[in-house]
Amino acid sequence: MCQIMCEWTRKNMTLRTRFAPSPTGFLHIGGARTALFCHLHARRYGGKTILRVEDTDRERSKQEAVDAILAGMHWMGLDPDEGPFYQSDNVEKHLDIAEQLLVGERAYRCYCTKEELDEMREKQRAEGLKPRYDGRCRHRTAAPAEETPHVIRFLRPKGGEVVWQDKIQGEIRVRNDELDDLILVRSDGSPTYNLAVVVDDHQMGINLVIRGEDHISNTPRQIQLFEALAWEVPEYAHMPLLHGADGGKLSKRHGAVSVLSYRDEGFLPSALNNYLVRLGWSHGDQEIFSREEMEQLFDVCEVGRSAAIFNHEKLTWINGNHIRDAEPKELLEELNYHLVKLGIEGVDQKKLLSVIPEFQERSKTMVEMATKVSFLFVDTLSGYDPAAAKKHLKISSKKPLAQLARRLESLPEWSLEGIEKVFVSVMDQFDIKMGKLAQPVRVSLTGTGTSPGIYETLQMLGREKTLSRLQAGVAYLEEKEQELS
RNA sequence: GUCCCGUUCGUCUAGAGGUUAGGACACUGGCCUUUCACGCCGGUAACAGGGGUUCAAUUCCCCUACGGGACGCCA
Repeated sequence: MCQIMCEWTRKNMTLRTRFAPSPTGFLHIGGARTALFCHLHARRYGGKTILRVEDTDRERSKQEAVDAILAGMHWMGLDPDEGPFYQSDNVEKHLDIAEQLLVGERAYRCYCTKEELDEMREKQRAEGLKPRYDGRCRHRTAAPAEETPHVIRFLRPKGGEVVWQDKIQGEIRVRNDELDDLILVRSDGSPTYNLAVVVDDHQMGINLVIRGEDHISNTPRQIQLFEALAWEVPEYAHMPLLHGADGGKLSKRHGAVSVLSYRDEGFLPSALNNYLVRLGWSHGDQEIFSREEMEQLFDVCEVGRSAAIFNHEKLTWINGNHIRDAEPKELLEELNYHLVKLGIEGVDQKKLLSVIPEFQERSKTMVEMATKVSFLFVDTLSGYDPAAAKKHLKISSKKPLAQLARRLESLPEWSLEGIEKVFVSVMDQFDIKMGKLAQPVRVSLTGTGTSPGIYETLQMLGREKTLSRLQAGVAYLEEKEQELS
């Protein structure tokens, strides 16, 4: 059934879908996933994405939040085709429509006070009913007094039910009598979300609404409104929510942080997108998707209905894959970002680019990569990793290290082959195995016990720095020797 | 409380009325090896429970439990 509907959408009209965040905070992982699904589905079917900022609640809406959302979307590569549009720019139209409904007797003025409503709901709750407006102002003929504050409520249809074929959830039906008369215009004269959404979706020609499951309960109300206005009802796809590691709601501890903090953790946007698309959607046994593959294969109709829990380890694994699969130049921007954060600036980009391949399969995050390449770009090491020094920098290594330095100094050509020959001759001379030579060298050059292959490490570092660091290593060992004697 | 939705390894998922219930992350045994990784081979681990329907159900239906969402002059 879903397949058929997608076909229908593709054949008969340009798909137009929107991402509609409310500007009350940054773009978090759940919002990013919604934006991603909108984007992917639109690309798959040649549609357009529209960004609309839902700022009808002026008090809560903040410009910084809009900026943060835009920045997050941009980093994720999810810039919209149209927008951003602001719901608040269309207030006049919203109020026009409310007026129209009033005239058509599909809406009415309600003079109930907050206290009155609270009391009503409390009573309903006590009786085990769903708290909802009982429609007591429906038949009021005149205002209690001139200029009495009031809201405008929608007069919901009586009897019958609202049914829609949700592209993710399947058929959902709700009896009209379960719903109450929702407020369209507040007592301060401003339109509410449900009114604004319907008017804007209609005006913008939105024909597919992709949003979180938390909006399911709004959908029948919105459909009622579309029908009251004799407007075509869009299609809906309600995505299951993302849960935190504890299985509950997303919290600050569990992923509800800005997507940009994932950047700071060293994740690639392509990897984050890849991870998010696999939450609720799959394509056979494939785990790693390029952006192009996602845009080609993703269909919101194939999304599952159950909520997923965010898993940092798997994200990390996927990130490692994307780092490995990337062209080195594609990693440059993020690598520089993290190097700067480590205080390493003005790095020779050509050099950096040439060195990246050695670190791709060794790095699961860009933070890791930046940390690992840093030894190449500092003048002198700030010190040795204590554990590595203790394990590998032993007095017995002093002479081989010194001898290696001497031989390297006179090496005619700084090539892998030449370096290897020198290593072999030193090993022969002292009758030691590779590990006994390579590890002390590695610690001397990088400050740590891990790095790319030792010959590659020397080649990348260059003769000058290699020699000075080997000499520093020898000096360190001499000092250690004296301390012991 | 009321309404809506969900439930396959710890996690993300595949799956079909009859399968040794598949893959991936994580964990773990081994191989490779100059370190760290990568890679390769292997292992542990799941159909929430109870009733039906059926020759046969984890798969279809019902109930229960558990989880989530909604119930605002928020979006």
